[in-house]
Amino acid sequence: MAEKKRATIADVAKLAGVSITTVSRVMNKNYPVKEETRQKVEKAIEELEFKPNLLARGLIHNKTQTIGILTPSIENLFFSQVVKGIDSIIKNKGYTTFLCNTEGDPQQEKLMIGNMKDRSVDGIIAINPRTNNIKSGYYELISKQIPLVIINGYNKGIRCNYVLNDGEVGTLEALRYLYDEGHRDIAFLRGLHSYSYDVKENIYKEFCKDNKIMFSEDDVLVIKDGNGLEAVEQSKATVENMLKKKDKITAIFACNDWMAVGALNAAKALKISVPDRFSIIGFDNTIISQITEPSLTTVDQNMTGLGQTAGKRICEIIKEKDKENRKIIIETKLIIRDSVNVISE
Amino acid sequence: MAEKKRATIADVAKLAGVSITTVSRVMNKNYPVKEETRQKVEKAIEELEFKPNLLARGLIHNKTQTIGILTPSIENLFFSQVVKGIDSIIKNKGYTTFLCNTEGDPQQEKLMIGNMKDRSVDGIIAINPRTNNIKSGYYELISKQIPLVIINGYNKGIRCNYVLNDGEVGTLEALRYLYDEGHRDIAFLRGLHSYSYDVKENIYKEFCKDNKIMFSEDDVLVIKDGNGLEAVEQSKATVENMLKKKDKITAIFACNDWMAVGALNAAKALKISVPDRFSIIGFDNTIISQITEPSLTTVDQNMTGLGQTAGKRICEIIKEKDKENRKIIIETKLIIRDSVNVISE
DNA sequence: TTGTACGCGTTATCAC
DNA sequence: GTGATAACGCGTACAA
Repeated sequence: MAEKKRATIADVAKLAGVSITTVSRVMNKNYPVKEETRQKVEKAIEELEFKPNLLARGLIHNKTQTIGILTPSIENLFFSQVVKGIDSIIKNKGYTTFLCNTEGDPQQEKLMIGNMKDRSVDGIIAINPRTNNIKSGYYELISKQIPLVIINGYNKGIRCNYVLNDGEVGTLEALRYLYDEGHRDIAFLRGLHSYSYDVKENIYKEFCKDNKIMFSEDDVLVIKDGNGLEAVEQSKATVENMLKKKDKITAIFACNDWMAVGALNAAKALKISVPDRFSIIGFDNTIISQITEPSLTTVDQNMTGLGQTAGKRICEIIKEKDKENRKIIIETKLIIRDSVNVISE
Repeated sequence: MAEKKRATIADVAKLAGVSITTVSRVMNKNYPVKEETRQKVEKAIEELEFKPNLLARGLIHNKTQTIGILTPSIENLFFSQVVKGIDSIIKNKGYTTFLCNTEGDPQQEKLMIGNMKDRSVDGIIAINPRTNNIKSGYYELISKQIPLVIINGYNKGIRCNYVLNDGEVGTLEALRYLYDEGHRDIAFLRGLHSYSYDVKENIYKEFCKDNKIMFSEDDVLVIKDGNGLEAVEQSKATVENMLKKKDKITAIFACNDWMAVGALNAAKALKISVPDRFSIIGFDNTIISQITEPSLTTVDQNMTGLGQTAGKRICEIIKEKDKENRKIIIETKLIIRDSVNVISE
């Protein structure tokens, strides 16, 4: 019940019989202090359990030892993994993370970034931000005000720091794998708004043309929320609908593992055997892909690496080691499991 | 490149030709201001895109409109769901959330709470904190310094605000279900350190005694990290090991869905059919339980409700509407799916 | 209705 | 080596 008030630097100074300046010096070790006084001060600090008020510090330096992370969904294991990667790097550098959920809403995204700026975070990492906010120049503007790294978002001509998985190569490799196994009627499943979906769709269309695969616009299936848990339900409905109409489709490429799960559930609901009659390939290689039955063939995008790289990068930018913007690409890797079958003509 | 500095209240005052006090009054609407001056000030605010510095404000009030959330893992869909529930409530009240990951480490837990206090958060919600930190009185102490709500943690005699799922009833219902289906040899799978595991284990042991079920200590399987993704691997290894040794076990109760998945994988690895020869029951009702094959029978603990309730509670405490500590229990519900089979004698 | 001046807890600058 | 004192940006008694 004592409800002790938190000690301030002044309390410490009084107890130690020195000035607050000296206390500050002992704490920050930035100026020489006589060993004897140092001891006195340290004792007082310990006794009062003094911890400096970060707000007051922040007010002076405009630094708070905090990094803000923006994610469209914490329900997607992809993001958890990326965040874990970021954390692992910046924790060691004395930063704390400040995680914000946007639900993939572009307005929320801006609002949250405002919140972060208000709280004087030292830097921001935005994971899979909305394409429009990049294109419109919004992020470029922010980037000039505060250190910023964008993970899995990009737009030509927009000057920002990017860390991206190699969605082009990953998608291509997956499609080629399907092709080599004999598939010629491949559908494509994506969410509405994200750079990474756009990249994949472009590759898909190019691939079809290059390989003289016939495809119509309704082979591109689009669900509203790609990142959250809703993706499963929405994908199921969409794919089920497609499977009923177009029975010549033999395979589907889904832009993430949740969507792939939805596709799998659709097939199951229609008693279409996977992979015997319908092949599915996912993206991300979250643990989900190992759990389904059959387990999902998918593209590993090294989520931890993505996070770690972004973590390192933001620290560099904060320390101004590197004022240039950079675009760092992380390699992907096809993980072959059981959801794709050979087609014999 | 203009790198405009953020406007301060003084800039606004100057531009509007008034004192900073007046600007402050316009912003906070706490004192009457002549309509005409108000207009001038509002115009200036808009023009300079002025937003008050929350650090400065926080320094005065010791309030930052921020709520800290502590979670042992963001990889577990259970926590994502709870956090979403919290968010949905407190966003509307003008708070921002500050999510911290402890990896279930008791030291990290304290460290993170320190971080939050340093940043003058207005309140803290701790999800599934380590039992020892509650028992030791640590959380009771924190609770005196700062508004605190504990989700799924509890200890007799420790005065805190709690929001709990009814683990007793949920576990009992699940065990009774297994019993009614004919199971008499039931193993129990838990993680090492958490109140919710302790509750369930107690119920399990009581249940066995009450129903004259023989059980030995090695029917209680314990893995190290219950909350993270590692739980899947660890559970698989542990359960596989058990299944090899004790073939009379016909069912297992797992303390969360990830562990249940691990148990499922173990059975698959040994080509033991689920549920024909081995039944599994999980806990949480995360989406995972719908995805596995067979889908998991599990206990829904209303994760969103848990989060929402905690969100409301923390707001009440902050506003000091209610100085009494309370313990709020959220109901659970058995969800019957396909991972449990009837045993015929 | 408006303005002055001080305080919040720290760090940095300049004296001593 | 050490200590006053002015910042940082805002809110608020108090005075006018």
